[in-house]
Amino acid sequence: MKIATWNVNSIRTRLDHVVNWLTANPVDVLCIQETKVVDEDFPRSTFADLGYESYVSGQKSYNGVALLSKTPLESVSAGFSAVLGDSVAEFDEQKRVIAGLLDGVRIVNLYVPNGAAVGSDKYEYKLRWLGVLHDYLKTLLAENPNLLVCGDFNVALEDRDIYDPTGREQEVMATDAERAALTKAVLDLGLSDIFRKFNQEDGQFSWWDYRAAAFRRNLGWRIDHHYLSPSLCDRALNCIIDKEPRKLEKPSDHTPVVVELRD
DNA sequence: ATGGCATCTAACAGATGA
Repeated sequence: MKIATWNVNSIRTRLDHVVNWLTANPVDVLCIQETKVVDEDFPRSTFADLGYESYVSGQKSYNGVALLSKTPLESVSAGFSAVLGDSVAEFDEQKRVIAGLLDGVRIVNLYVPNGAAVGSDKYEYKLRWLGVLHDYLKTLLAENPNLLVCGDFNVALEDRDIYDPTGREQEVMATDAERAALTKAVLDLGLSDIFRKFNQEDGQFSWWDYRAAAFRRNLGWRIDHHYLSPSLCDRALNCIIDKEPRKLEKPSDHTPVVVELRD
């Protein structure tokens, strides 16, 4: 089973890239972030022609997540409140969470808030959002030990995940508070950043700023991850960052990350 | 570089992203 995560930065603008990539890389499930489109305008028929069923949770202009699956998914749910109840409904106003079940594997697709600037209201919201994520994943894990959590986390866990960690404590995505919140939400539940099972090198990134020729100079960050529960870690065969789509004309600023599980 | 680049809505600029 192959599962990919990709922040496409608008599914409508990136439709040709995604179609071409899926044709060349027919993964079982593609987890998409930043679709930036309401559900009724998601290009379902285009993906249906490729043999993929679409499951979407979108909104106008911002955010939005989707699952594309060759095999119909079971138990698809959007948002935190589907699992945790109405007490967390305020965190579902922005569409950032969708999950489904495939062959006994619970797949969670996340678009973690960016956080804008350290100390801003959006930064505080990001930290609170990660707190809710902890409760959400803990509940899911209690229901099913086969848990895969992927997406755009907007946090670089370690200095080697940033091209230049100088001054990182002042930069959103790299502060100790964000790292601690993500660690508590995900790693402390026993999930592992599976990319690091296979690759210990620095300079391995999944996002590059559009500005300053960052991609050409490999000035990037590794902020798109797959976190696997222990039972799935044992089944992981590889985890690859595919930089090819980032080389195209008018690319997303993120590129796909693919994990393969033994069946 | 309080910038740089890209996306969206819906203006002919502003908000957001990371």
